[in-house]
Amino acid sequence: MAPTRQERKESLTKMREQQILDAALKVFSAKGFAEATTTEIAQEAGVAEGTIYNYYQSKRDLLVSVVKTFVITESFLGIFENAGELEFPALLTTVLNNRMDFIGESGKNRLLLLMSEILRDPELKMIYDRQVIKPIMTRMEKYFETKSAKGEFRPLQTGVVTRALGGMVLGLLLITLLEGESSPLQSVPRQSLVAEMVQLITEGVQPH
Amino acid sequence: MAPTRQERKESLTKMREQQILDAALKVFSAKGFAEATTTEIAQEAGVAEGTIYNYYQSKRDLLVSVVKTFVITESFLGIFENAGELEFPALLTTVLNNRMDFIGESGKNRLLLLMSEILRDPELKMIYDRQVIKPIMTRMEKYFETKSAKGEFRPLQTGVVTRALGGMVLGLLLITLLEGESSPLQSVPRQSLVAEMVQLITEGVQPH
Amino acid sequence: MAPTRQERKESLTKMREQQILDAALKVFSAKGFAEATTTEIAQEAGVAEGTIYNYYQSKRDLLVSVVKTFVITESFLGIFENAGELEFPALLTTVLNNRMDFIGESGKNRLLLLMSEILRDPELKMIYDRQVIKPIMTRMEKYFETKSAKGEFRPLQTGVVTRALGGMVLGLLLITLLEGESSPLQSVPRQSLVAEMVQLITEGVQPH
Amino acid sequence: MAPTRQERKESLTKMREQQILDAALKVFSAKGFAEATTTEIAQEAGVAEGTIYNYYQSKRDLLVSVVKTFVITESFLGIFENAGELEFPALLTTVLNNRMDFIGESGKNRLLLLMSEILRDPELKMIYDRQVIKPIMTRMEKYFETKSAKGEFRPLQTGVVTRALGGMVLGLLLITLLEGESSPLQSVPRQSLVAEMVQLITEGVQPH
DNA sequence: TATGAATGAGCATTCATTCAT
DNA sequence: CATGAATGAATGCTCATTCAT
Repeated sequence: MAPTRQERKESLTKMREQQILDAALKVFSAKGFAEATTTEIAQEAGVAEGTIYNYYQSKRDLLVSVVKTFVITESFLGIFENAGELEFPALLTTVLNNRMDFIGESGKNRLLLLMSEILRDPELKMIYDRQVIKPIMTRMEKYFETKSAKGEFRPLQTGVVTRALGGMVLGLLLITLLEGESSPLQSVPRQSLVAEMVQLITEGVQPH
Repeated sequence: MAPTRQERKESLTKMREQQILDAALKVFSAKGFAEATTTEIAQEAGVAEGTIYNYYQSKRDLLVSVVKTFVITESFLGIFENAGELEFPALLTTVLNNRMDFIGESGKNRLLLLMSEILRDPELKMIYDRQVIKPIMTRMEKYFETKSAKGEFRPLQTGVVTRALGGMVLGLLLITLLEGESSPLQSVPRQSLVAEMVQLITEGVQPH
Repeated sequence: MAPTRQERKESLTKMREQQILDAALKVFSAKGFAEATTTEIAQEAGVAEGTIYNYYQSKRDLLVSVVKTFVITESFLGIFENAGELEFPALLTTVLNNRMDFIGESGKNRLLLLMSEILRDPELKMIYDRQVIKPIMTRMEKYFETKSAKGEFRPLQTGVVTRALGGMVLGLLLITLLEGESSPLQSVPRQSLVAEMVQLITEGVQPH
Repeated sequence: MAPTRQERKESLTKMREQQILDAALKVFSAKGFAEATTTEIAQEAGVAEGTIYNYYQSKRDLLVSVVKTFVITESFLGIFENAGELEFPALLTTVLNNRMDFIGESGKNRLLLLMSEILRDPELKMIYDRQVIKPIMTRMEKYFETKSAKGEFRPLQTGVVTRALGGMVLGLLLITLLEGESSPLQSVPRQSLVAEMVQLITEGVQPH
C-alpha cells in the first residue's frame, strides 16, 4: 500500500531528526562540544538554525542524544554469541579487526574526541557506560569465565583481564593518535599488528 | 647568605607564575579548555584577571604551558635505568604501581581530560608526544629488545608490544573512569590488580 | 501592486542596516573611531549589540562602510555638468553655497572628524580618495582647462589651482571650527562671505 | 660656576619631563590619542610607565601638555614683524616656504593628526586657538589692513581673506595627504607650486 | 513546522592607573 | 623620585536561544 500523507510527513520528520543528529555527531567530533556551534550543525544538516530547536531542547540535549545513539553495533556483540564455535585466537583476530574497522570507518578520532565530553559529564558517563561499556564487558567476562571453567584458559580474574584487554585496544589507539605520523605502527601492516597482539594476549611475553 | 631584595622579588614572581599555572591545570582539567574561563582561573590562582596576562600571552598560551609542564616524572624514567638488575615481574610491578600512584596523586582524571585537548590540537600533540610519549616508548622498546635478544623474552615486535602494554595501562584507567562507582575494579585491591596484570603480560591467558 | 511579504521583509532589513549605519556615523563623528563603543552605536540605532554583527563583520567594517557611503552628492557634481552656461563668478557662488549647505546640513564637523580616521588609515584613504577627492578634482581640472584654453582664465597650472581652491574651502571650514564662537566669521553673513571669496579667487588681492 | 648638585638634579628632572613630552607627541601623532598606549610612550621616552605619572596626572593631561607646547615658532611670527620691507609676493613666497618646511620637518601629518584630537575637545580647541590660530590670524589681519589702507591691496574683508588664505595652505596639505602617491602635486617642484599659489593669491584666475 | 533575524549574556583581552619597594 | 607588577573596569565580539512570520 502506498504511504498515506500522514505517514509521509512522519517519515520526513524522522529523516530531518536523523539529519540533525548526524550533523551534530560530525561537528561535535571534529571540534568538541564547546567549540561546535549550532550554526555549523544547522548548515551541515541543511536546515535552519531554529529548526534544531524543534527537535532538541538545547545544544546539550543534542549531545546527550548523540551519545545515546552510540550503541554498540549489533555485529560486534554478535561475535560473542557464536563465540563458542571459534578457537580463541581466531575469535580475537576477528574482534580486533572488527574494532579497527570500526575506528577506521567512522573517522579516526570521532570516538575518542567524544570520549572527552563523556568523561567530563556524569550523566553522559552513565549513558555511555550502560550502552557501550557494560554490554561489552559483560559479554567478555562471561566468555572468559566459560573458557576458564573449561580449562581452555588458566584461572583468571575475569574482571581485571577483560578491562585490561579492552583497555589495551583503546589505549593503543590513543597512543597511535598521539604519535601521529611519527608512530612506528604506521608502517606495521594490519595483519601483522593483529597477529602480534593475539600472541601477546595468548602467550604473554615469556619464551616457550 | 640571605637572599637579596632582587632575589626575593624574583622568587615571588616565580611563585605567582606557578600559582597561575596550577590554577590553570586545575580548571582546564575540570572543565576542558573551551569551557574554562580566565575569570575562574584568576580566582583559583588568587590574582586579578589582568595579572594572568603579565605572565602568559593568551589563554591558549596558558594551555600550551600547562601541557609543557606535563613532563614525565624523572622517577618514572629512572626505573628503566636500573632495570637490568630486576626480574621482569618485579620491574613491571614497580612500574604499574608507580603509574597508579601518579594518577592517584595528581588528580584522578587530570591527565585524561587534558588528553582530549591534546588530541584536538596538532601543536599540543607534538609537544606531548615529544615530552611524554616518545621518551617512555623509547625506553621501553630498548628494554624489550635487550630482553628479547638475551632470550628472556620470546621474539617480539617491540614497537607493537610496547604500545600495546602502554595502551593497556592508559585504557584500563579510561574504562575505570567511565565505569565510575559501578566498576568491579573498585573492589579489587591494588596489589591483586597489579599481580593479575603482571601475570597477563608475562604468560598471557593460556593455561600452562 | 502591494508589496509581497518577501519584499516587506527585505525593506525592513534594509532599514535596519541603514539605522545602524546612521548611528555609526553619528557616534564615530562625535567620539572618533577608537573611543566609540559598539554598545553606544547599538543604543543609538535602537538595536541589540549583537544585531550589528548580523550586518557588519566588525566595528572596523562598519567604519569602512560609513566612509564608503560618503559619496559626493550627485547634485554637487551636476553643477559642473552645466557649468559652461554660467559665468564663473555665478558658478563659484553656487558651488560655495552648495558646499556650505552640505556641511551645515550633515552636521557641522561630521566630515572633518571622519577625516582624521581617514588620514590615519591607508585603506580608508584610498576609498575616500577614489570616491570623493578624485571625482571632484577631475571635474574641476577639466573645467579650468577649458576656461583657460578659451582665454577666459589666464594660463593656469590647473593641478595646483584646483587643489588650492578645494583646499581653501576645506581649510576655511577647519579654521572656523577651531575658532568656534570667537571667530570673526561668525558675524559675517553667508552672502558676504561667499562674495568676498569669489572676488578673492577671481581677482586676487591686488588693486585694479 | 659649576652647577650644584641641586641644579644638576633639577636639570635632570626637566630633561626627563621633556623626554616624556617628546615621546608623547611622537606616539600621539602616529597613532592618535585613543590608540596610543602609555606603555609605548614610556618605552619611547626610555622611562618606566609609572614615571610618567610623576610628571603628568593622566594620559589626557599629557595630551593637553603636548598641545600646549604647540606654540607657533617665533621665526614664523617674526616674518610679519619685518613685513613692511618686503614686496607682497616676496613675503608670501617666504611664508609659504616656511610653512612647507615646517610641515616637512616635523613629520608630514603630525600636525593634522593632532588636529583631529583638538577638534574633538573644547578645552584643547581653546588652547590651540589661543596659542596658534589667534596669533597668526591677528598678525595677518593687521598686515592686510595696513596694505589695504595704503592702497597696495584692493579693499578687503580682512577677516575673511586671512582665513581663506590660511585655510588654503592647510587644506592644500590635507588634500595632498589624502591623495598620497597618486597626487599630481607630487611631481610639481616646490618652487613652481609656490609661484603658482602666489600668483593665484595676487591676481586670481582672471586674465590680465 | 520551518525559518533566520534579533537578542543579550558571557568571554578573552587591553590598558590607564596605583602603589609597595 | 623611579620602577614595573598588579589591578579590574571596559570593550569588541560570539553564539545559544527565542519568536514573529
